[in-house]
Amino acid sequence: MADEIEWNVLMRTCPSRTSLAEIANKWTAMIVVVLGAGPLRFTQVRTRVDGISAKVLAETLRRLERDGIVTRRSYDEMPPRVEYELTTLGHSLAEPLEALRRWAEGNIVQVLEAREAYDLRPTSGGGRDLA
Amino acid sequence: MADEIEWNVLMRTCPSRTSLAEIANKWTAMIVVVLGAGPLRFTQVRTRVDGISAKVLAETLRRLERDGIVTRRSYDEMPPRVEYELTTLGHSLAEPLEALRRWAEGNIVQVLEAREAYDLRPTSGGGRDLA
DNA sequence: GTAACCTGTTACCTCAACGTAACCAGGTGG
DNA sequence: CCACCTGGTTACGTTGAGGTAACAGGTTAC
Repeated sequence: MADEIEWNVLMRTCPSRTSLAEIANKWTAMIVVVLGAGPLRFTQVRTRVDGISAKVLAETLRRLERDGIVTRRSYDEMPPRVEYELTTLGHSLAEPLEALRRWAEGNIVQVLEAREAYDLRPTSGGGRDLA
Repeated sequence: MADEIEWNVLMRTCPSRTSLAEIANKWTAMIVVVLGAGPLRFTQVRTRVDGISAKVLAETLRRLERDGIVTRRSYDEMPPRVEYELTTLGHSLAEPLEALRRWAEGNIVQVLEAREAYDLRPTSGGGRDLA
């Protein structure tokens, strides 16, 4: 058993923490989620992920490609055509990220209500002691 | 059916996107994960989440409290004691975040290998066209 | 000729995130 | 009297993420 290394995201120096920092990110989450439905071209991703800039999209896609999460397939046509697709590894990541997306959409009402209650409470800013 | 609003994180202006941006975050993920095992005091969280500063921890915990994800329970003792605990909503968030943590730790070897392969390939930086 | 198409790249700038260090209350132990 | 405990807060400085805008490049349509 050579690969018995203990990876732990809670450790400052563990490479898995750097990895977590990259995938626990809104742009990564949205890009991987839209690619979960199948391969897309650059502009198609850009259209689906509303508000992302070409710069951030290109950077994020290159990072994901480097990490083995997406593949980049470029066709030598004019105008250019490039397709991005999740790898097997990428699809395994799409599952928890899709769950996160569902959580955000499914619980936003509760979150908004909680915020309202928090902001309205008279003790806001102090005095929330017990006993 | 009064609550048939369509929430969509892919829309720039949707509140659920702001929520996604807050939970798809390394500090949030780690804090929620460690609180998933049960309530903890401020210093206990700080010890478990290696490398987090008191400032960032306090800010993140207050944001999570405001969003209804954690509760803050302060005991009027000396020295002070404050316990943070996941709400039911928080526990439902802990599941996908724990999955993300497991992904990061379980696939870091593959990610590191992919990076190495990407960085070593002769075509690095261009010429990766097909057809 | 020139405008549009697509996938970027680059330069420049801004702002939020984060780290560090000092400091606070207020009671206990030496 | 002084230091120490916890759970922060505040001020200050740095870093990096991200926004904007201009441009490249080659072929097709006007």
